Formats: sequence, C-alpha cells, structure tokens
Amino acid sequence: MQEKPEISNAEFEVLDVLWDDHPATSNDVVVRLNDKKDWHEKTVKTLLGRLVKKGVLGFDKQQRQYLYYPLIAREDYTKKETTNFVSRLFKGKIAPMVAGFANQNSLSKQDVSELKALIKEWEHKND
Amino acid sequence: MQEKPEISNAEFEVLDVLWDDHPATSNDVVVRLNDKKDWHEKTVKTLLGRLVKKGVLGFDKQQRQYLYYPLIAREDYTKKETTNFVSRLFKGKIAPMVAGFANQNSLSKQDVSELKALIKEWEHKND
DNA sequence: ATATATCGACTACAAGTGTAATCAAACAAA
DNA sequence: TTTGTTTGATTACACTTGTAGTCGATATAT
Repeated sequence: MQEKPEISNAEFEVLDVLWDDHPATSNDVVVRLNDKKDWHEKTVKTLLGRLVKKGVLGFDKQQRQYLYYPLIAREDYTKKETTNFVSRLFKGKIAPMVAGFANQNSLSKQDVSELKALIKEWEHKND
Repeated sequence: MQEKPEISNAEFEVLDVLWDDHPATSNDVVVRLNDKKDWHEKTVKTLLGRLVKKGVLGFDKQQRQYLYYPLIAREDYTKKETTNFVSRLFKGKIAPMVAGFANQNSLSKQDVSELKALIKEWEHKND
C-alpha cells in the first residue's frame, strides 16, 4: 500500500459515514448521505470504489452486495491531518490556531472546561 | 469574484511567502521558495498567475516586472480554514482536536501557558 | 544597433476529482 | 421463463492541480 492515502473531500464524506457505523452496504451509505449531501447513487458508488482502490476501505461479499468497512481508524486519520494542518497554517503551534478559532467561533462553557481538563492533564504528566 | 478562492497546496506555499513579506517580484518569490521547495522558476510563475486569476493576489507593474501582494489577509484565511477543518473532522468541537494534536505531538511549556492564557481571557470575558 | 537574457502570457499534459452514465451479471417479479 | 431491477465494474468527461515548456515583447549587454 501507499503511505499516504490522500483522501479527497468527497471521499471523506463517504468514509465519515462508514466511521459512524459499519459495515454497511453501498445503499446504506447512499441513504445515510442523503441527509447531508445531494449526491446521485452512482456518485456515491464511485467514491466507495475509489476508497477501496486506495486501500482506505475493505469489504466482505454478502451475496451479490458488498459490506464495506474502514481500514483506517478515524482517530489515526484525524490526528495525522491535524498535525499536518497545524504545521502548514500555524507553523506547528497549536495555541494560535485555537486563538483564531475562538475568535471566529463562540466557545461553549463545555469547550472551555474540556480544554482546561486537557491542560491539567498535561501539567500533571509533565510536572 | 467567487466566494471561496480554493487555494491549492502548491498555491498556498506561494501565498505564504507573500504573506511573510510583500510586495515582491516573481523572482523574489522564487528565491525565497528555494529554501523550502525544489520548484522550477516556471512553476512558481504559473502559481503566481493562477493566484492572480483567482483573485488572491494583486500586482502593480514596475517597468516590465510585476510586484505581487496578497489580496486576502492571512488571519482571515487561516480562521476560515480552521473553522472549516474543525467542523469537518471534529464536528466543530475544538477540544477533541486539541486533544488529538497533543496526543500526537509534544506540547512545549510555552504552548501550554499560551493556552492557559487564552482560557483565562475567555473566562474573564464570559464571567 | 544587435544579440541575448528575462518577463509575463499562453500552452502542455498527465493525474486526481466531482459527478455521473453504461454494461454485464445476478437476482427478483410476473 | 422472460423481463425488469439492482450491483459492482468500467467508462466518461470537464475541471483542477502539479509541474513545467514555448512564445512574443521588452530590457540589457556588447
């Protein structure tokens, strides 16, 4: 396989619903995507096929249908993408990114307390 | 103009050096990119042209050369991209993204204290 | 003045992407 | 059994992207 799957935006949406619940048939995916996207069934199937070819999805045959499932964990993917993103846009510094985000979006009390909990944990680990 | 400039990865690198210092001739950009990227001069000029066409860069004529400068602010761009990123990968929640980042990268003492400062500020503003 | 180097404009071209349509095989309906 | 339906596989096709090369005009060197 290749090291970096390079998942496109449209492909990501498909992968995302499979992360939420899998395995699933192509039709399950089509149905669940209908809420979010206005994609033709054929489009979704194309994307499923491309993800399989890229090694991002696997499938088991159920009769004539396929049951698809992710081959990479959402957490692994998001961690890698985040590192990449922060590195490109913020020279690898997380604080400016959080600052920009907070300045653009409103943070809930819960967001803040979660962040505080994270910080407490790091300090604890690193005293 | 279009609402969403859609800046590609390669284009972003070019824009990035212009954000650092502008205006600049195409050659300035070529030279400053040499440190980071191994791009042919022609490639850089193509990217400059595409950014102009996309409305991301402007230029003034200096004799026969152009002096390029960004038409969008780095902060605006990064804020928008961050919101987008967090929304797509983390359902809009910043804390999980920070958690994933911290779990993948090591945070410096300074990162942590900057985050604490941010939090203190929000709490202050929102007491 | 003439040759040459250089600039931006235009052209090139394969791979990836968004967005499907067609096709052959298998299954379901009549 | 004949026909229509549904599946994944294959094909389509324009647009974007990465990565330059060519061209005509201008500036520079001789």
